[in-house]
Amino acid sequence: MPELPEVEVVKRSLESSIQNLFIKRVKINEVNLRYKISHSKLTKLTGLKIKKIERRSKFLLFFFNKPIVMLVHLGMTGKFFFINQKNKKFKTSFYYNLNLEKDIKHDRVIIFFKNKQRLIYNDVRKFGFIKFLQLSNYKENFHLNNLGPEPLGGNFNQNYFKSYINNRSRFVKDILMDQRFVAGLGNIYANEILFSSKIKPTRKVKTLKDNEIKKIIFFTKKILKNSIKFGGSSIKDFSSINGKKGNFQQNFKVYGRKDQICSNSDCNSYIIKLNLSNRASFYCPKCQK
DNA sequence: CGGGACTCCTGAGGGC
DNA sequence: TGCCCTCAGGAGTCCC
Repeated sequence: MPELPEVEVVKRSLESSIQNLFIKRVKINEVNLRYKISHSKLTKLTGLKIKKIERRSKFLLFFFNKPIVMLVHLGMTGKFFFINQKNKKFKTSFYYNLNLEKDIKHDRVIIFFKNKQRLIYNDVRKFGFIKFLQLSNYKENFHLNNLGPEPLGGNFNQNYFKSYINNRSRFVKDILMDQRFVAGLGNIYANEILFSSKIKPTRKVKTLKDNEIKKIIFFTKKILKNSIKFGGSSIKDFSSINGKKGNFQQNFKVYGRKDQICSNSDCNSYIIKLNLSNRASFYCPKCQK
């Protein structure tokens, strides 16, 4: 579900809510996520203080006052809920107030803090995961050590892009979604970036002209930043840790718009949907070359 | 190296 | 009400 902007929104709200809190107890309702949760490692969080939260690509990293790192990936439906209430029944009313009562059964892990607040990891499809790494070498973990540059960073630039695609014949959309090339884009934003750049998802990267690469880089940064500003995209069930939905989906220009008229005012074509590498791809046959 | 098919899992929505 | 099918913000593996 969540791509870079959504994970960034979660990271920022976690920072302002659970940073510096002490963990009192951890409850595991389901160990079988994408990878089996280590019960012993998770319960060792008891007594620790959360010192820092970082985002890398679509991963969240939690740092503590001990040399361990908790690595979390939200998969398609992973969510955190922060419950800022000491009343025992508040969890139920929190879900009910947000019309999420049917989601209660997908609470997989609950972290209770000493101040009686709690953080819930909720994940319908269980494609997310929670892993524990050593602080001294966590960057060498295979999830992290093959990642490309952050799309919003300076390393994602014209020179990098050109040298990477060097004569490769892959589809441009596939490469944008390849975390080894650039880390954090997913299906929605890859579609949106290519629409704004006026490039067809099926263009082979080696045919991209300099000015087209420039446009892709420009719109990648612009669209991601804009989405973060809007609180991310909530097409089905993404929400931040207070249950608040994002609003960037209102700004989608192609994603999910099959058979609808192109959003460029001077175009009267209809948006086409096709399957590329098993993922839905949307584009305007007239505007995107 | 690359493409394509398939996998994990659960729920929503459409057609009949 | 139910059944069956397809689809979903991800990403890993296996086979050719």
